[in-house]
Amino acid sequence: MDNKKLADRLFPKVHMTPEELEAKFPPRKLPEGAKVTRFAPSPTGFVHFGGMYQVMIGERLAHLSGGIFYLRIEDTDSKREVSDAARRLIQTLRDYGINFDEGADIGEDGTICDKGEYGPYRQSLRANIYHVYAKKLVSEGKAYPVFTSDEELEAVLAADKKEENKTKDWESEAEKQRLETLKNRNFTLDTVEKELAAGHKFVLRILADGDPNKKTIFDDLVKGRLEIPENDEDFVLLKSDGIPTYHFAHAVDDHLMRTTHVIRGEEWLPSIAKHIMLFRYLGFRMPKYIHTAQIMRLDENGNRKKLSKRDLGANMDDYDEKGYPRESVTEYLMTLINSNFEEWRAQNPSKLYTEFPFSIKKMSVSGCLFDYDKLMDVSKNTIARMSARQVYDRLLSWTKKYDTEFYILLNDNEQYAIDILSIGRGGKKPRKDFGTWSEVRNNISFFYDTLFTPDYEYLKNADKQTVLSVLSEYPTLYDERDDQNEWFTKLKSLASKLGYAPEMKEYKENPENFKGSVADIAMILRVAVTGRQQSPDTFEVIRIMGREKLTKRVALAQKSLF
RNA sequence: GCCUCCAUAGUCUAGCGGUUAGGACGCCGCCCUCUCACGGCGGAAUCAGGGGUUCGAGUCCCCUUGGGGGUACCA
Repeated sequence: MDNKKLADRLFPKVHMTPEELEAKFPPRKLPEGAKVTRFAPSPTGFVHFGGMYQVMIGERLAHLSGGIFYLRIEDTDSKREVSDAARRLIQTLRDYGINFDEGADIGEDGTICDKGEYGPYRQSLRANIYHVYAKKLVSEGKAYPVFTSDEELEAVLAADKKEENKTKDWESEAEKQRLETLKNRNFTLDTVEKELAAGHKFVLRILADGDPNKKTIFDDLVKGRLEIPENDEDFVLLKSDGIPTYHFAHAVDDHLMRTTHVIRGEEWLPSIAKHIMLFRYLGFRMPKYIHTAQIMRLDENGNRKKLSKRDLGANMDDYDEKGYPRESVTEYLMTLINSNFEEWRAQNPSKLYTEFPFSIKKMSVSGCLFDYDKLMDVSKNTIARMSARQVYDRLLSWTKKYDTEFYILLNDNEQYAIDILSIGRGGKKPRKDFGTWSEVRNNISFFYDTLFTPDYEYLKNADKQTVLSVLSEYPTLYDERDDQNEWFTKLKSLASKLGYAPEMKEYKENPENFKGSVADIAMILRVAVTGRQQSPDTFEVIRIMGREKLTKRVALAQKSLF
């Protein structure tokens, strides 16, 4: 068999040589140790939490080392492609502030374009490049065509469909046999000519020379040293439409784009033997690999399952709608990626996460469970670290999108809103009232008359005479010039006058001497003013509301008693 | 079935041959306190099981078990 001739027959239109491609995409001129990483999603949906996990790793690795982080769209499967998915993917990544140095991008006109010298960055646009290497492999006898008639092709596609329906059963020997017959290493140039002349399509398969009884050593940067059996499967390089499979595209692209570190999910681990073989056949040096553990969820039987598309928390676009600040999610991601991040964060509350000394060594080997409680905690801390101004701005843009009524209130009186959001903010131990923007409304609604839905149950159940006395006397007692101490002293004296203990200690020691304590008096005031039994410091609340609103609220409470 | 990865409390983890097994989230209690939040203190809860190796094992090796992933002309 003349492989050279076969290659020419199979790829008559390919005239470029691998050497020319090498010259066109030369090794990058980067400082020693600079890493080139990439995010390479297929445009079949939204950015997944697990994908984002990989994005963060790739981005940090590249930019911490002075390297390049690029975006490649792996659109080799037209059947599964979702229209507009690529654009939305890019937009989501932008929303999260992820900075790509090169790769697919959204242009001025809203369509996808390429940015950078190592493109095209969409695999569907790289067919001619793959074919150069396909031809080379054929001419060296390392790959061969397998022709399928239309009927056979149909059978294959039907089998595919069956698999999609999850009736996959690999114990079926017949199924295996059927696939076996589809590949045929023994053929002549004549038969190839005949098939081509008949217009039959072919897939290009690799001619595997591996022995599965032998093991290859593979060093993964997080998983460590692995032993995997050599590949003996003549896997498909080029599908019948001439588009490469993942394996082939991976080898060609990551070589030509000069990727130094491949970060991908551990579902690729079993394919490593294939990739080792491919890189060897092609004469490429292998990049380093980081196979990341998957993010899991619990199924109804209590088993862990990969967090998949439909699961809560999977879609990176959903967090905004739920009100999580984007940086809360990235912070949470960082805590999952490097376990010492939290400690660092505690010591460096005002630094950007990009200043964190991220390390591959600190990455987890096993898959973790997505934990909403933890995300909420991280988010509360994240918001607590913001200034009132920041919180206001962020809240404003969030409500503009999701809660117009609240937005108008916030927007109408900016200073009032900032004053409210300033309560307990700043200092060493800030309040952690909200983890999401969506919680804010309910939390501070009592400050706004139109949102005020008081619950006076407490007042109705308390000693009526006391309540009336507090409500009628307090407004005359109040002086906006008082500081917190003076304010509280006045409250204590009122308590005392009404037969309530001014000091908690006093009350606790001799409860029988009093009708109650200053706490009861304070609660009456709180409920009257806020319409609820739980609120931030009443002094602060009244100070921000001002005398006018105080008077109104007290009057409203009084009215409710009759 | 075969291949492969993983295994410290409910969750995320520290540990890298000698530790009272450390921290965070969640949970419970107490304190602080005008309530809540914050904070402080304390508590319940962990080395999957079994064999080795070693003076000594959470840590190294093997087996078992459990769980994940893969086994496509999908990525």
